[in-house]
Amino acid sequence: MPQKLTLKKIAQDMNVSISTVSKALRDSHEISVETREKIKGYAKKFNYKPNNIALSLKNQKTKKIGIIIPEIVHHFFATVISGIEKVANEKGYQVIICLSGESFDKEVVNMDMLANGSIDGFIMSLSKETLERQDFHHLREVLNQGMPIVMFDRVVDAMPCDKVIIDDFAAAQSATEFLLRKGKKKIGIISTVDYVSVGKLRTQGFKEALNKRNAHFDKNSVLKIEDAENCTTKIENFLKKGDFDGILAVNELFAVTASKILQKQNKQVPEEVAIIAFTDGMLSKYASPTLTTIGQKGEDMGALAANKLIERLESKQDIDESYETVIVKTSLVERESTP
Amino acid sequence: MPQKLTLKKIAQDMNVSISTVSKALRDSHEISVETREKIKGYAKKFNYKPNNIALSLKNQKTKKIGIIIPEIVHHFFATVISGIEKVANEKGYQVIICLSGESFDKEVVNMDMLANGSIDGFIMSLSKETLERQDFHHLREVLNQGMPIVMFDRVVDAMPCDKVIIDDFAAAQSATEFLLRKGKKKIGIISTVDYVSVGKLRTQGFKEALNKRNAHFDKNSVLKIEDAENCTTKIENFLKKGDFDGILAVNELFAVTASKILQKQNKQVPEEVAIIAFTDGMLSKYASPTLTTIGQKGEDMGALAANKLIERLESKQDIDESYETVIVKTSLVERESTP
DNA sequence: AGTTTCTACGAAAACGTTTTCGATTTTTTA
DNA sequence: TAAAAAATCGAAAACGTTTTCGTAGAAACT
Repeated sequence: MPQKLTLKKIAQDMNVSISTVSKALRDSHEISVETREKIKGYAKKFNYKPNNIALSLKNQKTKKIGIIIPEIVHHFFATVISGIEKVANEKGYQVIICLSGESFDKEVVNMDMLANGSIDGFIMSLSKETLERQDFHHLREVLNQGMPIVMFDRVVDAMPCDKVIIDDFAAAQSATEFLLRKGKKKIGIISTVDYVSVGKLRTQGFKEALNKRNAHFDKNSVLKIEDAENCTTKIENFLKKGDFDGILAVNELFAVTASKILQKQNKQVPEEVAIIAFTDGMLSKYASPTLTTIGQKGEDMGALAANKLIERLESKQDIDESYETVIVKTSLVERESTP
Repeated sequence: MPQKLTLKKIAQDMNVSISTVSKALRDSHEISVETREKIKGYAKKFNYKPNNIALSLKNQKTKKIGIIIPEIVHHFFATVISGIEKVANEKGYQVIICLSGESFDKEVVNMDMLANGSIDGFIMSLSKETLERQDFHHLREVLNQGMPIVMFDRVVDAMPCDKVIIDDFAAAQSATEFLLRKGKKKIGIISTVDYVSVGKLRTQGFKEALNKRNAHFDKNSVLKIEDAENCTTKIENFLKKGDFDGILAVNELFAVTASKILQKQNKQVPEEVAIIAFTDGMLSKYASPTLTTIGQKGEDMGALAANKLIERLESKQDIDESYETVIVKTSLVERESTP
């Protein structure tokens, strides 16, 4: 019922002009101390707060960051958002989140909506479908408008923008080497289809480690899973055929599924088969046995991405066209699933 | 480099007035078919999209929903957001997410920021600190401004707004009864401190079930945990002293922690001790043994909340002051942790 | 006393829309 | 052919700010 207070209403109530009110509230010396105090008192009393939309229109900046990710019910992405939100909030920004649901079309639509004035810049991780199609026109359009983008995790190298990633190749390689050092001879990897860049890179790192050590490797050492929903039987067959003593999984879910299957087959984890998973989330911490993981530092990635974006937003326009790719160090969190 | 296209620029380029351009693009009959087509062609060619901020200011509505929750790295909240986002998106709304981090001050600040024009309405779950203080002035302020709020999960009954909750009392009661029917005699509950309303209600439901059956109950049957971080030793002591054959936990984390401790003590789950947890998330699905849970239907709650809010936003102002509390049915998901 | 400098405020433009109203021209009708 | 009606467009207000500029009166100079 009490209408939102505006400068205009204050001006009417106090018999001054709108400009006077505005200046008084911003402590301009153009206004006498007397009227300044009077107006500020009135504003405080009735809890005046400037309208954000009007400010956005005036200033041509919204102080909002658009986030587009495939899913939110996913520990890694949730941690990234948490990291973004934290630094964004500290610097006076708010985050608008849109989910692509791994769909190209939704990604495009959401981006279009946000790009029309709602936000100052993007932080995003691409949908699987986008990666599959290799269609990035929506990114290019936004960038051409002069709106900055920071990509993380699922990035595309060719884009002229900042990126925050982990070194998937190196992480997979060193995790594999870790297993080899522990005496494992026949290691398998449970990965995703190749168009998901992280899946591909992790598989390559895995191969590299094996090659360096002249360890056993053939195409049967690699399982590529399309949809995570019904991965159980695929993993089961893979494990049965392979008879591995070490498993590297590109996410927690594959790892814990494998672990359960192995235990059902009466194989001891980690004595007979060791397991390492990418992503250090809830599952790994509470599975039985607990899983050794490669921590992706989602919070850090989010924080870095937000800092990068805000830095670019607040620098005097894009004089500096040199884009940066930050590589976040992973860390091996040793738990029970490795000896 | 190519400045964002506006009505004004189109008008200049085509030597007509701004109003003509606006009308032409909206297919007004006031404009001749000829000029209409010409302008629309031009707009399409250079990919004109109206500026959202300007529209928001003009229409006095932003088509954005503000979400304030304690945490996002939390499966339940993530599912709720997912549910909200889905229906919001369908109806042309976007979501702005702010995290309180269980802090009263952050909740207040974030709400203030969003309430000043950035959004049309709120969907929120209160922080622990807010519940502890019982200070709801920020909610009242927003409601007094005529901005609708829909609360979920952690709600406060007295607030004049719509709410979406699960019947925590009934759910805890029926889960307890389930355990009793399975022949369990001495059941304990691992809950949270009382100011978290859901913890309190669930404990009450638990007591009610025991009372009805004249089952064993004393104050040692209840463990109230303040912070989830170091709950392990507390749970360990609780289990040791209690010697239970059934456990009801108010969240997955407590349940899986209890399960692990029990197994370390060589107690068979579910044969010797059965376990039921609130929240049907990842942990329960992949723990060993898998956990029987009370599904909170986070997605449903989010979808219902969003529908309620949008409905109220789009009704001709708040003629209808009768607020509704939707109770979402829980479902018992039986898994291995109960016989 | 006349000129200049301050002081304190208001008018108006700008941000990008939509919409109401008025104005001009063309077409229709009597 | 004059009047009425329709067609087509532009001006301007409005949303709520901030900021530049102008201006009136008072104070301070010469």
